[in-house]
Amino acid sequence: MTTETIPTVAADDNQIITERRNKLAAIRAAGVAFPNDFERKNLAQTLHDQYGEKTHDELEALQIKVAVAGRMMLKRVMGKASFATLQDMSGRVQLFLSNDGVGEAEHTAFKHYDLGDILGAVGVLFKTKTNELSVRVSQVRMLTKSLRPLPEKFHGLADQEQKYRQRYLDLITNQDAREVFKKRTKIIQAIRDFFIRHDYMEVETPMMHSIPGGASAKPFETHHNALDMKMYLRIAPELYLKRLVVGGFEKVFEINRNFRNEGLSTRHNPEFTMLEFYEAYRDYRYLMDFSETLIREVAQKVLGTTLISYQGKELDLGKPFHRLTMVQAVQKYHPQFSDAQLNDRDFVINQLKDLKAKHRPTDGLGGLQLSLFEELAETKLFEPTFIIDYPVEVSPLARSSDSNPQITERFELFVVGRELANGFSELNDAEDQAARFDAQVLAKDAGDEEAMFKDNDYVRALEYGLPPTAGQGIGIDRLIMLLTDSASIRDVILFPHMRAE
RNA sequence: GGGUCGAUAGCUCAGUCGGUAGAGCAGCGGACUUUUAAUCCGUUGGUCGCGAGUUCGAAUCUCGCUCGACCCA
Repeated sequence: MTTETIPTVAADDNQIITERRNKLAAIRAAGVAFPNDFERKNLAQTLHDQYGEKTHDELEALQIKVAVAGRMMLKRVMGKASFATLQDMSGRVQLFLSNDGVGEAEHTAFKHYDLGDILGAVGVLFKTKTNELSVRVSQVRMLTKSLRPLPEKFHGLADQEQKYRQRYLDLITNQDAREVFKKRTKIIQAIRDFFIRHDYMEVETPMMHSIPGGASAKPFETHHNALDMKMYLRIAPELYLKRLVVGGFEKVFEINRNFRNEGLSTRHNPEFTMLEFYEAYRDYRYLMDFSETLIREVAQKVLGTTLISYQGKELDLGKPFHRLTMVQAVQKYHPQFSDAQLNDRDFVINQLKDLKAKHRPTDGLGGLQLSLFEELAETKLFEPTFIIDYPVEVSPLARSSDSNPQITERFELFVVGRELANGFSELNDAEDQAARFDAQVLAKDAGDEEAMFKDNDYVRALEYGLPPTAGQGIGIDRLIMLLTDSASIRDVILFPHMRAE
């Protein structure tokens, strides 16, 4: 910055902000208003960890000098002495200031500091008479003047919209929000560790695709100016990851963003984080065992237990996950239906009509069973359940079953009534894949906006030979919702998508 | 897209039957040298989301719009 103009105090509609701007102007007039030479040497939590158990007398004998910095969250002024609570990335620590300690002039200046100001303080550790570890301050400095008042100190930020739009305020004031996002980071770290330990290679594949593929979803479109071509934000990394398996990277994974041009809900954000992994010489049965282990280990590592509570209901991720076909899942909650009935096209169609459920009457039996499953069972699957044997018509990238060509070696995992993962033995028959793509193109031409495009290079890759491979995607945001007991996906995404203000 | 609920001081919230706006926190002034959401006294601060309508009079009733939460599609 080369400007030397001193900003003037701006007129503001809020008297509190005006007052703070005036204070800042006075600080500017007195010298450097935004000093960056304060050396923070200690974190609040580290001090509690190291010295929290020491007695008053032990600390007096040790005379431990500390330099802490952070945002002032609470302030209690009592004439010739004051207390303040400083918050840093690790936690909080109390400051004690007095005329004796910092001098009358500095203490008087401190009395006009505001909640939200960022301070640096040096001093000596001691215990108050209520046995709280505190810093007896010998010097306190304003490092950053805060111009806007914080949300009310006791209730914090309550307005849901403001929590999402101004996440920084949510994080400043709300311990629970901070904990959720710290856990998010730990969960992703634990997943990464798990795959690396199992000899997987982490890769990055394109976010911008010329042919969107790997899932049935509407893509976001954009345009590449220099090449003058339409591009799409990816809806899934699947086809690129399998190209890598063709290339000989036999165990790969990617944790990254997908983009889907769909509505918003408590379970959907237009950009969301997906884990996808592929392993050669494995099948979908191996994947189910593997993902059970993964989820169990992540819970154990991050939460210290596999016993979790979600929205008031208990759940043990340590127990074996259920495995059911769609028909079995429907029967679990509606035992009045017989196998014969659920395998009768007309019967299933009539049930769907009675339920006023969306379905395509042109679908095969499998597609209709899927619609019935979604209507009658999906949201009831609270305990982890793999639903297996998905119909081939809705699984254009999955290997069909050798015993029944109408179904695929595919599963989806449901927990707390929500889809969490999708995996299958990969279709590695290039000619079959080409035919499945062609069927998708026909569906797209017939108006199915979510049908897939044909990716000729992907077919070409398969023609070189994809080993028998199993692959899976896990919705990371939903997994984090599960492990942090969050009701909405917006509560686990730092900056969820919102309408423009 | 449909339904329900919500939007009042910087924040958290009251606001009766339609009668001209309230509290706590924060701020400002004062008291106070071990407080813990400090306390006590005094005090400033409002486009009642936006726009129409009804009415002598609207935060309040009606309609439309914007934004959000939840449910449904």
